Amino acid sequence: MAAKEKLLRKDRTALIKTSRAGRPRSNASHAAILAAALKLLHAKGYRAVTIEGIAFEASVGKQTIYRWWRSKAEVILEAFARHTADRIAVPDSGNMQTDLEKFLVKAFDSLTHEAGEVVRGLMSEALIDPDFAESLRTIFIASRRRALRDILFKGVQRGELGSDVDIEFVIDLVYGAMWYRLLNRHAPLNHRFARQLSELVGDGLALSR
Amino acid sequence: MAAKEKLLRKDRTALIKTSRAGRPRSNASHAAILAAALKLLHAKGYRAVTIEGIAFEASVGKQTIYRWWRSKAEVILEAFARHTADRIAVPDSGNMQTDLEKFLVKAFDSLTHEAGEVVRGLMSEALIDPDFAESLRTIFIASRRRALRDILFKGVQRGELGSDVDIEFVIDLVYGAMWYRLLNRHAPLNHRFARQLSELVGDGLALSR
Amino acid sequence: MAAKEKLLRKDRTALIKTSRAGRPRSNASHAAILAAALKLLHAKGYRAVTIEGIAFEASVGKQTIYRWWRSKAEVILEAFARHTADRIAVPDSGNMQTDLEKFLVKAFDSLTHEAGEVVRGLMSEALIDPDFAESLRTIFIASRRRALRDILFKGVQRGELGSDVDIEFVIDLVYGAMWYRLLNRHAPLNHRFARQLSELVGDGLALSR
Amino acid sequence: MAAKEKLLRKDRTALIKTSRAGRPRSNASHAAILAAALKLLHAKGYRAVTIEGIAFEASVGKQTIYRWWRSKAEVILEAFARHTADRIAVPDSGNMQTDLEKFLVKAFDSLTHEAGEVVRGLMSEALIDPDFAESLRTIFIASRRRALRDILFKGVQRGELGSDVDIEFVIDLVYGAMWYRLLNRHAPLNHRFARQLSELVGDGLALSR
DNA sequence: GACTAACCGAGACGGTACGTCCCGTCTTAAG
DNA sequence: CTTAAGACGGGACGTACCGTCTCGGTTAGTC
Repeated sequence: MAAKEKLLRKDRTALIKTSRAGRPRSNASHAAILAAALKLLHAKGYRAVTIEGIAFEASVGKQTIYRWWRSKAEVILEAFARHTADRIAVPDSGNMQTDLEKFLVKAFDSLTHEAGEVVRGLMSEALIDPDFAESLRTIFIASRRRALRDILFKGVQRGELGSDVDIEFVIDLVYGAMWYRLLNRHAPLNHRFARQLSELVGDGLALSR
Repeated sequence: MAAKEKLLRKDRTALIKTSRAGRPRSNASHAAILAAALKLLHAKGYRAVTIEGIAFEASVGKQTIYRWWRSKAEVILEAFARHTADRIAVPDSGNMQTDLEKFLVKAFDSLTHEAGEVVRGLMSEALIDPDFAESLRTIFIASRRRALRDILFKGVQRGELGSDVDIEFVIDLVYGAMWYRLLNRHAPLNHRFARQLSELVGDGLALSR
Repeated sequence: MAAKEKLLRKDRTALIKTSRAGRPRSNASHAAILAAALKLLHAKGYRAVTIEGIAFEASVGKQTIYRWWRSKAEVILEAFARHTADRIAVPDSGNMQTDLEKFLVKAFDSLTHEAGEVVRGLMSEALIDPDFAESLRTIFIASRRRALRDILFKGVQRGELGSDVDIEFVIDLVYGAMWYRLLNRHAPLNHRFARQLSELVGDGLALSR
Repeated sequence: MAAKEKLLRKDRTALIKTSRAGRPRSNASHAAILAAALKLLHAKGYRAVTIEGIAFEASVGKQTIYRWWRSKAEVILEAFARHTADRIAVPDSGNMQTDLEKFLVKAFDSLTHEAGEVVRGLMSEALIDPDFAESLRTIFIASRRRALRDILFKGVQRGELGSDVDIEFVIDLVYGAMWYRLLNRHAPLNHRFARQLSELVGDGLALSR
């Protein structure tokens, strides 16, 4: 992680290890901020959410937000991540291609019907803010890659995928295609697309090299 | 295109067809604005460029910018597009895989060494501004897809790619992977990646379906 | 006047002499700001007036205030000065002591019943802000001294005051006593005090030296 | 004294008379706070001193300051008063005018070279805070008036000043003139001014009435 | 050759949100 | 019960830009 002149409180306390002095962080405020962020996100869309708006909605001082998060994107990311934490279930039917298709259908569905705008907003921020880009990579991107990696790895173990296949490359292919359509909106993230990607991985790459 | 209450001058004059009386658009100002945008882009990065900054740098009234462009992103897109217009050359060696690899290597190189930050900035804007998203799609994305489509289409004609292959899907795969790495920066856009993608298209998909 | 890195617009335009470019200053906004300042002053007292409050009350952007004034004190000073411009009438009965007493009674009355709190507020600001202190001296203090000087000077001409009397010192004495009671509030600014001061100047100093 | 809903600890303990159980007030903290206040006063000027700054500088909790003082002005007043407690010596040469001049020269000197800014700062606060105004009057103003009153009273006893002279009025005159110059800075508090005031009191008023 | 219309530079305008400072209060654990 | 520490809700600050507006002035084509 890059060195920061001005650490957030949570980073400072993490460093100092046992910082017990002073009034402890308010869980109520923490929760209220995340709830307010989600509410505003729903009500007005990513773009219209502001730190000031969140603070007002959560009946919280702006400083309390700035104490614990670096930007509105970080707040929204945490709110969104909590809200969807348990949703990245990895199916396990015994067949890689089936699992992959199921997994993608579910992801596409979520992105199409609810999460799409938020995810686009978060990515928008990451593209102009390197600090947040790292957060997004660590918290969001990495966990999705891990889920996909699980599916593919099981495929390798079962012999459905050649053991010489570059799994990270395959992940880039699949998620790349997904993000490309998510961001550009030139084509839908539908069932057909999920099937095409699953078949590519299941059939096309099975024989590769 | 979405209906707008307030058309830009270029749209209006395009509609009316024959330009009417009055002082004509200043080419000098037009050029100065694009030049200033590029200069600021280089000097301070996408995020720090503002309409006000461009106007000041170009010694131009803000209104003159708003008369001809909808946002700073549109200005930068035009400046950037002009600046790289002739760069999307499509190689034609007689072999699809070779052409594809060459094409990708060149694109990756440009994105890694110069254009990356600007392209990320433009995409950032497109993600929160539907109007600009359409501009980006029309002006930037579409032309790159066309170039790639040319290469693949020639491959089909030569029999290097099955005629039943879904070319648009292949384009999504290739550009998806590229953008995914460009945006997330979790892995480099290097020669190896170009080769992997070319081989996938050349070998792996040759037999598909 | 001390050199300033950041000149106010009025200072800049004064320097450049003929600055005609750009939208001219809005008289309506100017007047609305002063009116709002006075209104808030009345309604909530000096301390509770804020730039933000004035801007809101005047339906004006904060920047518009900062463009033309350095601080809320400057705004209030201008509003207050306009509001009381014609009030510093110099009586001319033909007798210095009578004139002086009348003049003081009127001033004391105003300070006791309306202006006192504002004047205390302005002085409070001047005491911690050298820039404003100069404004207050130039705009407020100087004009009151001039009025008193007029009265005393006429006294000298009529022979009611020795021509060797140090008029500036007498002004310091009279206004000093007045401010001292105004600021410390340890004794009232009443008719008796006005008479004591007038007698001092009329009798006591007539013979001095 | 005005009725307060929330008494300071020192007022409470004074009322209850016998201090109760629990950890006693820390003299070290008390001293550290006053020292820190003085240090910051010197280093950055009255305006830049804040409760938070004092607390940090003194390694003291903010609450500890609020427990014993009402505002930063009260802290600074106490620090300043202790620091200059023994300085208000009343000279006694046997001659009122000489004593007065000496007394004023010393006061002017102090105000010109060290205390001026602090005193202006304290007065600034008193002008917008009635509670502190009372403190300043009680602690600061009253003691200086007492000293001057001593000098004048001795003059009356010796016959140097008419017994019918309104001493409080004379005090207002002398201190008024001093404060007026101190606050407005339109003229210096120099030896000449001290002499003028002393002569006024010694000569001018001796004969008056 | 004047008229007229759209352009241009400059920059003021109302407004939104920013990120910071400091206020005075509160909530901990430690003494 | 005090203390150091520091989080809290809150108010205001002064700034950055937004997109719009209003000036004086410029530069064509049309009457």
